[in-house]
Amino acid sequence: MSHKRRNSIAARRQRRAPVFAALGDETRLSLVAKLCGGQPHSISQLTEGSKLTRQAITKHLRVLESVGIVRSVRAGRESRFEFDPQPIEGIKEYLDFVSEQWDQALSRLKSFVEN
Amino acid sequence: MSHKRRNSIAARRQRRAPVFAALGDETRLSLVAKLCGGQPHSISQLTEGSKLTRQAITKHLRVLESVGIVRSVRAGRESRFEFDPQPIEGIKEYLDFVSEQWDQALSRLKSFVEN
DNA sequence: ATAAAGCGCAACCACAAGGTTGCTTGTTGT
DNA sequence: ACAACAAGCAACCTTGTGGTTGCGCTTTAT
Repeated sequence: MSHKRRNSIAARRQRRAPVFAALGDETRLSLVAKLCGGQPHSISQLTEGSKLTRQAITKHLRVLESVGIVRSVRAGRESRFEFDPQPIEGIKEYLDFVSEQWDQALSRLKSFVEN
Repeated sequence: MSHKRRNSIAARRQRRAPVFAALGDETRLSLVAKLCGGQPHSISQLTEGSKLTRQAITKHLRVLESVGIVRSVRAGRESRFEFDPQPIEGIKEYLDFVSEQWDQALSRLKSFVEN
C-alpha cells in the first residue's frame, strides 16, 4: 500500500470547491441557516416560506446533501433533513489558511519597509 | 432618510452567496491560493502552470474580481491582479454565525438530556 | 376504504458557466 | 521601425444549473 498520502493541497481544493459551490446560492444559504439551528425539518416545512416549488427545494437539498452539509433521514412518509457541521468546518480551515498567508505577506511587507 | 437599515439577514445572504459561488471552483481556488501570498501576478503568470488557456483564466479572474476577492491594476502592457481579503472575511463571519447556532443547539440538547 | 399529505422520478425548458478559437489593440524590447 | 508579448473582445459550443409541470407511490388521517 504505497501512495497512502493523497492529501496534497490540490486534492484538498478538489474536495472543498464543491462545498463552496453548494453554499454559493441564496436559497441554499437560507436552508443552511434554518437547519443549523439544530431542529430537523421536512421538505414541506422547508418549502413553506419560499416562493419556490417543493421540487426546487428538494433539488437544493440534494446539492447540500451531496457535499455532506446536510443529511436526510426518512421518517414515515416524510424525510427530515438535519445539519452536519463537518464540511463547513473544513472550508473554514481553508479560509483560515488563506487569511494566514495574507497576514504573513503583510508582516513581511511591514518588516521590509521598516528596514 | 428612513430605511437606513437595509442589513437584514436575508440581505446579507444576498451579498455573500456570490462570494461563496466565486470560490466554488477548483481553478479559482487555486488562483486565490496563489494571490493571497501577497505578490500580484499578471494574467500570463497565472496562466503558466495551468492547462487552461489565458482567456479561461481571465474569465475566472473576472469572476473573482466581480465579488471583490481580487482587484486588477493595469501596469503597462500587463494587468496585475492582487488579493483583497475583505469579502473572505465577510463569509467567515457568516460561517462563524452558522457554527455558533449549531453549538448553541448542541448545548441546548445537552442540558435537556441532563434534566 | 378512501382522501389527502409527503415525496420521488422524469421530462422538459431557459439561461448561465466554463471553455475554446480567432482577431484586434496596445506596449515593450531590440 | 518592427517583432514579440500581454491583454481585450467577440463569437461560438457544450454542459450544468435552477426551475417548472405532471404523474405515481407510499404513508397517514378520517
